[in-house]
Amino acid sequence: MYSFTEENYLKAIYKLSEREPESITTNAIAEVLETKAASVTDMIKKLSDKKLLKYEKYKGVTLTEKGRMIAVETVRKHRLWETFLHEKLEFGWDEVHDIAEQLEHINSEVLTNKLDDFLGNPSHDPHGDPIPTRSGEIKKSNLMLLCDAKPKQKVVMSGVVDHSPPFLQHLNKISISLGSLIELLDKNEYDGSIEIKLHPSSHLHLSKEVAKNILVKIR
Amino acid sequence: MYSFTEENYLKAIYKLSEREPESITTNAIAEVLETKAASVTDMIKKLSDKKLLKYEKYKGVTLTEKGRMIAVETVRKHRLWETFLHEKLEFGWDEVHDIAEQLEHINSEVLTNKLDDFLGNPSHDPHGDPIPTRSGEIKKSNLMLLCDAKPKQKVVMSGVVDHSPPFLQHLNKISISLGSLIELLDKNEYDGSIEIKLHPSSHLHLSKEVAKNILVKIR
DNA sequence: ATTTATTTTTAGACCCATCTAAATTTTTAT
DNA sequence: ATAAAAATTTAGATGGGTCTAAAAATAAAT
Repeated sequence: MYSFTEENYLKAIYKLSEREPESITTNAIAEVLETKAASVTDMIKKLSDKKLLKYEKYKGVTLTEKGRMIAVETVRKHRLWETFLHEKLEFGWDEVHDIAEQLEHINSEVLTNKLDDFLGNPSHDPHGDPIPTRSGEIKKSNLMLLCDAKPKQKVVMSGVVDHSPPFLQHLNKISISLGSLIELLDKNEYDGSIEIKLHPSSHLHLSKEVAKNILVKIR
Repeated sequence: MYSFTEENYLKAIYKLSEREPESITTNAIAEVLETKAASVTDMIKKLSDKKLLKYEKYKGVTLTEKGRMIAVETVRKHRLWETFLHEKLEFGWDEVHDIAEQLEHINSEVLTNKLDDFLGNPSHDPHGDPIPTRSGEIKKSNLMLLCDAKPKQKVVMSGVVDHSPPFLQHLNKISISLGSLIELLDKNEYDGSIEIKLHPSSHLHLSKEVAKNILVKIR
């Protein structure tokens, strides 16, 4: 139906618009897709012709409902495949992204739904990101950054901002994973670093760089 | 590494050469790939430049060792994914082919091997076709056509010649599946049709058209 | 408000895979 | 052995996606 490239553009634009609707510039799209601005302009025109987005020269783009649906469906497939790779094939959460980037373009609604059922209709992927439903709804998660938590607060590790393998591997190394119970002991004003308690016996020092990339749920 | 199209050409040429090395003509390739002879010539030149096959104008092609490896690897992935779809996602054997045609191009050796392990290293796919090993070996199965069996002979249904959904659905309808024990009762010289016993209580009449598309193992 | 810098778009080119129509080679038939 | 038929290849064109270099529009700075 739609090419890999078209789906990737729609997904990139969708993700940028989730973060901040003002940030969907030609250059921003080019950067996340690792391509050139000229190529982005070309493709945007094509997607506009197909009514997948609205485009005004020099003004920017917004996805149409149809375009948003395709993007969300692609995200859904990506996250379901990531879950499959992690839960069933025992890939680490730092290893699933690249393979899911390929699998997300497999075109079969019945496959996607059967995969969903096979996995037990998971609500979140291995990075804690919500998986859109069949009908394209996506739960808005009200998480906070660990660096914004207050001392004495007990929180549950529930997601990441940085999805890069190096960051995820760092979390592996310090034994923080989805679901970890974290108690904030102290915050250092000077550098923004924090002290946390993971388990009764394990106290940890986290740099601000790390703490601001961890999403937590208050409980 | 290699494009979908290149992999599809290599696979098509490989399959033709398995059947009969003489049958790898430009037109034959065009037919199985549902494209035009001119396109085949173009692609053959490209694959030849990449040393994936040997090509002499007007004389035909033969895969190089490298080309054969890519083809076999593609077949391996196709059959593993078909097995996954059938065994884990409960797709019928008549429904798996088209989706596997997409999945076979997913590029990750570790994924393929983990999938293989997850499925319990199956030796055959849902149609009874052998699954190549990691190292590219493929078991040559010595099956015979049901239409060539002799009266009184007991055989096990082990594969199909025709892989089309209509044929597979017909077998579903008459309750013949992989592993079915079949006893040949009688052969009709006139039209080549046969009488078989499936279960003590079920006698069946099969046209030659059906019998010549069923592969069986003698036991 | 005019100049400078940045962003975006256009123009023109390239590679991939495909096509049609025409030319060439091989095969078949008489 | 030569003509007719069939198969194969070439030539030239198209569409998808990308690029560089140059032009146009917008934003920022003084």
